[in-house]
Amino acid sequence: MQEELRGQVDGVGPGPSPDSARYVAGLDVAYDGDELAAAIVVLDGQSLVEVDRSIVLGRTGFPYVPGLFAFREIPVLLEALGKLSVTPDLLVCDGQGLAHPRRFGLACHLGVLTGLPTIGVAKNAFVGTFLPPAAERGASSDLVLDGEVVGAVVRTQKAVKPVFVSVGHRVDLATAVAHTLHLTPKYRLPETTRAADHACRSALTS
DNA sequence: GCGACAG
DNA sequence: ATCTTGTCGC
Repeated sequence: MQEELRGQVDGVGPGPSPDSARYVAGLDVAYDGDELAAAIVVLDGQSLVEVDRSIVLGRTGFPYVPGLFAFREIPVLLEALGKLSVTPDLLVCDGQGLAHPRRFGLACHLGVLTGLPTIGVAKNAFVGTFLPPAAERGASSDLVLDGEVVGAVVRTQKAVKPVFVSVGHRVDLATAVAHTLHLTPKYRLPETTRAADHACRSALTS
């Protein structure tokens, strides 16, 4: 399925610029055994103030298998997307986009299924090789797989572990990196990801 | 064959 | 992803 759908990915974009994106959404899922809670939090692209959110409780329907991660989270994320009252201009996914063994990680998959612009911002590398970016915030290096640049290793805070940014759908890599830096004025991870993480975690506890 | 492996 | 213990810093 991934090898078939990847042909529909638009990795050129260029996609909305950080200053033109009205609504930017963060998506995340928390687990407790086979119970799960998905959250999508939409922030105003300029003020980064929350404007909408959607929470869905459910049960795991697919195990975590490296390379097939999307099949675990996509069903519940699509359900949560359907409950939003606004349409995001960009989805910031917690995981990889093109930086995937078959070039079709969660961000690409969600982008193709929804038609919305998406990027992947992961906490860890999954595939590819890279040199550590300089210690300054904003520094970055190429993430290379089979001689091809599949993502960027981006330092979002000085001397802090970098994040792994890759194209999802309808956004180019440079724009994806620009969004990542725009969304990390203070912390390592995007405010969108942080907001969604907190939201699904508290929803699971409740 | 062995190790590594987004979340 | 989740869990646990300790440490650092605002």
